[in-house]
Amino acid sequence: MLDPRLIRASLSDVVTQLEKRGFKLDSAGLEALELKRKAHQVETEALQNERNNKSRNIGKAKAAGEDIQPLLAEVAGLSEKLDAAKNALQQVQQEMDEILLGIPNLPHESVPAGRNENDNVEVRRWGEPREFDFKIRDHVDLGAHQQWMDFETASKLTGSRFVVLRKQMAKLHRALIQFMLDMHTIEHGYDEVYVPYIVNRESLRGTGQLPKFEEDLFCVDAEQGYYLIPTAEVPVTNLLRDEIVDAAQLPLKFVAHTPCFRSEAGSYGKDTRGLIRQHQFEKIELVQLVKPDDAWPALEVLTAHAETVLQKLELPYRVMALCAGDMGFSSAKTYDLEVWLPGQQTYREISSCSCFTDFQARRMRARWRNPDTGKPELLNTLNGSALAVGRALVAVVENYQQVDGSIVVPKALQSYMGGVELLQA
RNA sequence: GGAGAGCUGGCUGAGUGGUCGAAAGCGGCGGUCUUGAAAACCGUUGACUCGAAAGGGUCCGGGGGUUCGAAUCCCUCGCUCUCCGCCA
Repeated sequence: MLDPRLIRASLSDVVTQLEKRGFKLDSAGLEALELKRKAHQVETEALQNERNNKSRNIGKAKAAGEDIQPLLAEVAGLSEKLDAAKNALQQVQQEMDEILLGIPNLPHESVPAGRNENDNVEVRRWGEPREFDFKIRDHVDLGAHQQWMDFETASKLTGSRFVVLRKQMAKLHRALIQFMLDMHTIEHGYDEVYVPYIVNRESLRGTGQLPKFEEDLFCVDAEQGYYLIPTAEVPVTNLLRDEIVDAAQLPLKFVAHTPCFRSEAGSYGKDTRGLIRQHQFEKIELVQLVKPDDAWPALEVLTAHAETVLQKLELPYRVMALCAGDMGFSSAKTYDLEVWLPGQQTYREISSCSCFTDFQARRMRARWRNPDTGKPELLNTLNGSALAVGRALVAVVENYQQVDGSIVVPKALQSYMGGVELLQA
């Protein structure tokens, strides 16, 4: 959520910045609503003040043993007026909230202009795509061996966009998880957390998935408002919802391994082959909660932490700065890491690292006590995948394939594979 | 699943219809004393929101109700704890 005071104070500026990401804000409607809100609020509070005073006087008169009948007559009809004013105010406020919760974050000034992924800007590149002297196979073909990746059985168990991993492939998948968790906890100083995979609506509103993107989620209990998490970002960031932390505790750095569940509504026919776009996948997520002044440097560092995983796995990648039109709803700036996939002869997204400024923190009321002012102030939140495990598995399998279909285990993973150096075809 | 007890400020905890945003203690902050520190003593210390300010309003788990007036009474939902049952 944007700061309502910022919207009030510099509406035209906000409108311009939102246009950069292709969002049209109805400023006239908002201004009109704001005037209504103000009028109703002033009226309501004046009536409340009157009621409070008169009721207090009744109490005093009663205590003094005076006749309170005349005073009671005075307040007659007041409560109806107050109720009416309250209702009017509530209605306007609800309308207002609906609009405010639907406004995306303002893009940072360094975010490139543009409307879609074609306008994203490459920031840097690491590693050289390997030259193959044989016909390259993609991960689906390579995974067919010994049913390493078994999509048919998964579709029997559930439906499309699921997979069963078997034998060494299942173990390689697990090795990737352990490797990434160890790296971030031991080398990058993140605190490992284990969190619920089902969250309530408040949490989803906090990070920005609700109310606008409900169709992307799997609801497991509509009555309770329980949803499967689409990313660990939701439970982990919401750890600080409604909290005020000491400055000395900052920055907070969390890493979590969780499955992620996405309905992929609206992506019918897209990436239907293989492991790229599944309803269920594993992800290692980095989350940071920092002082506002530290947010932008933190985004660079967090992105570098994600990059380290690819470097240790010796997988070629590039870093893309997303253009304003391609960024997620809550993000002020996003870097995507794209890994080279020989099977597709292209770079594909494997990580997304974002700074949300105070956008999520305001929705969550996640705050810190600023020693300079002594007052609670909003935190800034960041997160990034480091990495998406399924896609990392795809990248390893395709980049490390041999002519006979066997897969070399990257050096960094060998100790996690019990010393195995090759998945034998 | 059954029975019971709770939910109050950063924490512990008092408060059963009126000047209660709320005692007290702890913690925090400032000061006195001290070479410095500790102890002791004194003072201070909730959040949100409207307003240029003066000053208002809201918040005692969430929502609703009764009342001129609710932390306090009623309903409902959520959560926590204890005991019993079941269980990875």
